[in-house]
Amino acid sequence: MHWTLTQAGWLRRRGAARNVVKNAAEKSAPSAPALPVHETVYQALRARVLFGEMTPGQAVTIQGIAAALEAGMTPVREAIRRLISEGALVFQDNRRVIVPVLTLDDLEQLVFVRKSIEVELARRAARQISPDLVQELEQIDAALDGAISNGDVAGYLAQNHRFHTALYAQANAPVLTDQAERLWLRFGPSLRVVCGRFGTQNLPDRHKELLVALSRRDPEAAAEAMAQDIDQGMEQIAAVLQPNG
Amino acid sequence: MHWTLTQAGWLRRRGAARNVVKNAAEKSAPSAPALPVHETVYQALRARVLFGEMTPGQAVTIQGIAAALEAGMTPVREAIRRLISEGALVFQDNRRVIVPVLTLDDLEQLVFVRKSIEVELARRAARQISPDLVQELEQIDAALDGAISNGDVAGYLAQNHRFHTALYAQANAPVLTDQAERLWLRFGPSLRVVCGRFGTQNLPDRHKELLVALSRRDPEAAAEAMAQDIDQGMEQIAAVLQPNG
DNA sequence: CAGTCTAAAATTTGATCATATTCTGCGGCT
DNA sequence: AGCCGCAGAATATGATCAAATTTTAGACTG
Repeated sequence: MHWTLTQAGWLRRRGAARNVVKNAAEKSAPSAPALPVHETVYQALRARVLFGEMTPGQAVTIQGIAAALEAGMTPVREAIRRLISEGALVFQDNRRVIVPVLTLDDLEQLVFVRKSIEVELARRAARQISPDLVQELEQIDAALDGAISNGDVAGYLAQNHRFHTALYAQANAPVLTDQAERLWLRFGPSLRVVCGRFGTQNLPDRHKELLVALSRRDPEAAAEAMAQDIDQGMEQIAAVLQPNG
Repeated sequence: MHWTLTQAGWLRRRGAARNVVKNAAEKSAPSAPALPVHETVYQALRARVLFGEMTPGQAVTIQGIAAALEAGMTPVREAIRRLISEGALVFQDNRRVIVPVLTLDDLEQLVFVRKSIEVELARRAARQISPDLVQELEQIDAALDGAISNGDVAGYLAQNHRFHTALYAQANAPVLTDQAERLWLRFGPSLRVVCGRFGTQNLPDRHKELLVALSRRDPEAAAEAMAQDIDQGMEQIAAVLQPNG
C-alpha cells in the first residue's frame, strides 16, 4: 500500500471515527499517559519515513496528513517541523514540504558521520553488553535473515533498524544515540528504493561478525564490523543515486 | 537584562504594537520575502539559547514566549518543537519545556561528536579556502579579541560563533555543518555560565594557530588546532558542571 | 496552641481545533 | 509576453478544553 498524503478533503471530517491515532495509542497500553497527538503523529510519520513508505521527492502536505491521520492541523504542523529539523523532510522555498532526495554529496557526508558515531556506539556497547542482550540481538538477526530470504522488504528494514537500535541502547550514550537515530532518517527512503530495485537477496549483513565481537566483548572488533556494515549499506544506496546529484 | 519568558498575561495583548518580530524582519530587508512567523520566532529563540540569554534549567512556556514576542501560539509551538528536536530545549514529562542542564556525561559525548565533525569541517575548509576568507576570519578574530579584553561576554559568544560558522561555510559540506550547528545549541547556555563566573579574560583562543594553518592550506594542522580549541572550550564548561550529573 | 498534612479551589500552562487570512502556482485571456 | 483570477495549501489567530501546579483553608494531631 502506498499512501497519498496530499489531497486533503478526502474524508471530510465527520464526527465518525475521530482520532484514530490517539485511540490506538490509548488502547494499546491503559497505563500509558495518553501521548499528545503531536507526538503520535510524529511517530507515525517518522515510521513511514524510516521504513521507506514514502518515496524520495514525494510531497507532504499538512492538510493531507491531517486528513489521513484524522488530526488537527496544529499537531501535524508540529510533527512536520520536528521531522524537518531532523532532516527527515525538507522545507522548500515554496513553503512546501517533500521527502528529501539524497545526493551523492549528502551520502558521502552521511557515511562519514555514521562511521564516526555508530562505530563509537558499537565500541561502547561492546564494553558493557550483557549475554542476555547478545542473545536478543541474535534473535533479531535471525528474524532479519528470515525477512531477507522471504524477500520481505518491509520486514528487513524494520528488523535491521531494530537490531541497530537495540545495540545502541547498550552503549548508554543518549547524545550519540540521538545523533545516530537522526542519521537513519535521512537514508530511510533511499534504502527502500534500493530494496525495491535489487530485492533483498544480496543485502549486506555484517551482523554475524558484529555478534561474535560483542559476545567476546571486543570493542575494536565490534567497531570494525560496524564500519564494514555501514560501508556496505551506504554503497548499495550510492549505486542507485544519480551520478551528479 | 534577563527575560522572564514565563508569566503570560503580563502584557495583555492589545492592538498596540503587534508583531514586533515580524515587523523587524520586514523592515530590515525590504527585499526579504517576509519570513513566516514560526521562522522568525525560531530564530529569535535560537539566538537566545545560543548566546546564553537563557540559563540552564529555566522554564520556557508557550504562552510566555507568545506574549514576549507578540506572536500567536501556533507558530511559537512550532518553533519550540524545532528547538527541542535540536536539543536546544527539553520536553519534560509534564509536557513542560525547559532549557537543558548539561551533565558531565552529556558533555563528554558532545566533545566526542564535536571533535569528529568539526575537526573534519576544519580539514575540508583548509583544502579549499580562499585568501579573502582567511582575511575575513582574521577580522572576526580581531573583533573577538576585542570583546575578550573588554569583558564583553555577549560579544565574545557572538563573534566566536561567527568565526566557526564562517569557517564551516567554507567546507562546503551542508550535512556536516548542520550537525555542527546543532551541537552548539547544546552547550550555549552553559558556555554563558562559564563566562559569567570566570569572566572573559582566560578564555581559550586557539584561533591564531587555526588561521595560520588555513592560510597555509594545511588540513592536518587545521584539524589539530580545531581539536585543541574544542578541548579547551569544553574543559572550561566541565569545570563549572556538577561533578555527578 | 503550634505544626502539618490534606482536600478543594484557583491559577497557570499545554493541547487542540475551527476558521480566517495570505501565499503560490497555474491556466486562461488579452 | 503580460495580466487577471482561481484553487490548493500554508499560515496564523483566538477560543475552548484539559492537565498540572500552586494556593488556600480547614481539620487533625501531639
